[in-house]
Amino acid sequence: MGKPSDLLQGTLDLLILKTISLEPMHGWAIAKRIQQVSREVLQVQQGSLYPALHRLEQQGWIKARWAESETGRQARFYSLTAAGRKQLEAEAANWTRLSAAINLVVSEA
Amino acid sequence: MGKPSDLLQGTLDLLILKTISLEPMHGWAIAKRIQQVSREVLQVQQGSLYPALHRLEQQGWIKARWAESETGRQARFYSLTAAGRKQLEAEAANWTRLSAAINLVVSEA
DNA sequence: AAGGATGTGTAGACCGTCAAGGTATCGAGG
DNA sequence: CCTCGATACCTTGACGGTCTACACATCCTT
Repeated sequence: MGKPSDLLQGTLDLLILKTISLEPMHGWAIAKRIQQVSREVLQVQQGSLYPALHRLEQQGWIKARWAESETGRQARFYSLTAAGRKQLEAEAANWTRLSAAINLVVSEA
Repeated sequence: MGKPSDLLQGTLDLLILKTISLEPMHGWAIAKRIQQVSREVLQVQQGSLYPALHRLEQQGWIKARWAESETGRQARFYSLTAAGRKQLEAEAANWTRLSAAINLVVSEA
């Protein structure tokens, strides 16, 4: 996994699904958006992003289409499928469950 | 990474360091303790636990000694070193920072 | 005698992430 | 015109933490 300096392993799918659930977006914008919303804490590398997008697409959770970006270029816009919306719910719930569990241990007196 | 079904990748070190910071413990007990405190949510597999313990020991964050367990058997008791205490602080802070950042994204309206 | 709990450990595979690179277009500045 | 930075897509190779599945040993209970 390299060093998980920028990300918690296993949370990237959740972050992507959540981000495009608000609005369909192309890859570059997804990375920028996550970085911005997390106040520069989360950095999504391209070598993580694109494989993740292809993985998610292959599993039927997101779908892509070519369209023109805000700057007038061709870009691949990703949006959630119905299955993707369910997956997002499941992953969000799992995140809540696991992070709460970790907090129990970390804040143990 | 296998399937991160039981754990969030990269948090095991933190969980171990925190657990033995309260009281020196042998491996088996560490796993049981994390499982119990997290209310059965976090399951630490032996194939994850022992490599992690050896890794932490090798980096000088924990040290081990043989002693008798509660059940009268020989077991390796691990305790934090001074460097380990600093590492625990750093990892706890990092966890707080990252999980807060993820929550920002996940709870984005 | 057998099985379960305790306790330590390894082997091999999996797979997400990272660093680093490549390709191409566009606008702005020199 | 040329270059440089930003935008936008993508791949390759390695890393390394976690998992499943074992192996081994002792003790207690049935």
